[in-house]
Amino acid sequence: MLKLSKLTDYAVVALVRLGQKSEVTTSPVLSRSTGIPEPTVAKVLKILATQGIVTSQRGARGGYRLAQPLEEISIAAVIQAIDGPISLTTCVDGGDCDARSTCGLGGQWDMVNAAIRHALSAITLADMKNHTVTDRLGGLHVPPMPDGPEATA
Amino acid sequence: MLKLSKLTDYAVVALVRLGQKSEVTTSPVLSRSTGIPEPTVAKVLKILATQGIVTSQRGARGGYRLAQPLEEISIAAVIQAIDGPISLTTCVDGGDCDARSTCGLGGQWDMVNAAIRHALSAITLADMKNHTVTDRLGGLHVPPMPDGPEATA
DNA sequence: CCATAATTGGACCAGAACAGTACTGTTTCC
DNA sequence: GGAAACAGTACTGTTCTGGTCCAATTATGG
Ligand code: FES
Ligand code: FES
Repeated sequence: MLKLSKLTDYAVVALVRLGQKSEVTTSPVLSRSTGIPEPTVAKVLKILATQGIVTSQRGARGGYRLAQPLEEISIAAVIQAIDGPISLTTCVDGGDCDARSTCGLGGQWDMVNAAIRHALSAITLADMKNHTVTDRLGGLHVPPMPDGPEATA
Repeated sequence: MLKLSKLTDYAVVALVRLGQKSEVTTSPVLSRSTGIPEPTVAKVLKILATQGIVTSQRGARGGYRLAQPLEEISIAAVIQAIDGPISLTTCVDGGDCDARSTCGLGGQWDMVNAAIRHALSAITLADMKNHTVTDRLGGLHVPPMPDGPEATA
């Protein structure tokens, strides 16, 4: 369905909320603050910690803190941290594609990937918080849901 | 992993190849021509037929043909035909998100979705075939794989 | 210095979604 | 009437996500 995992969605919410706190914050506190179930937010923070998005402090009085300001964290970075690399197709480098030899599309998918990454890298968590996303996108206007070509067939 | 399904990948390959044929083409022929396993390409074509991307001719001497020229078919249309609607987040309209009330991000995700759809709608199958993708994207240049912020942390 | 409590870290398990396959039915040409 | 090809459905195996549980670590208090 070309949707990112719910974990990523939660990660963005948690990070934005975390950016509003000035001190280290624990998972339970963040859970209460965001409304995300505690085990889930804990897992998300854990992953984000391994990816360096947030820094962690173990033990009592521990918690998490943003490793960078909200303005420096792009949506793409969060997605990559949770969902892994942004590669729309499986046949970018590995080569586990059956049609490799006869496909003829070569590395054209890379361009598509780049387009996606570009769009995602241009949006930071600060934009999400401040609702200033439109500024970065240059006022693109696409129909809310361009339905498939069945309308024309 | 924010990747589209392998079926979609196959669909693009099959459609581009189909666009190079002038007459109706059968699944076995298309399978041989693309290197995609026959049952899989048959399934893909079937789905594409229901979505109106290709027209089908039943019976002997039957086969598939493009419903529109390659230039008119966008990557987004193919993705929507196979994978369903392009909605990155689950909390766009349905509202099955736990953090709905406290999330505070409102409809900011819609902007991200629009950005993705825009990027995908700007690329047609003809662009994939002719390697003219860069023309549409306005010369965006992003690093091949912008690794996460762990580099700076 | 030791015991305790709080919190993160990592591993584990269940469920759902997906890819792939197979089969049966319908339509068309020869 | 027979053969060829699409249409639709159903099934199965696999992968991945989402969620849960237990172990390692550190600060605190006595
Ligand atoms: S290599 Fe996989 S589709 Fe071209
Ligand atoms: S409503 Fe789902 S994260 Fe905001």
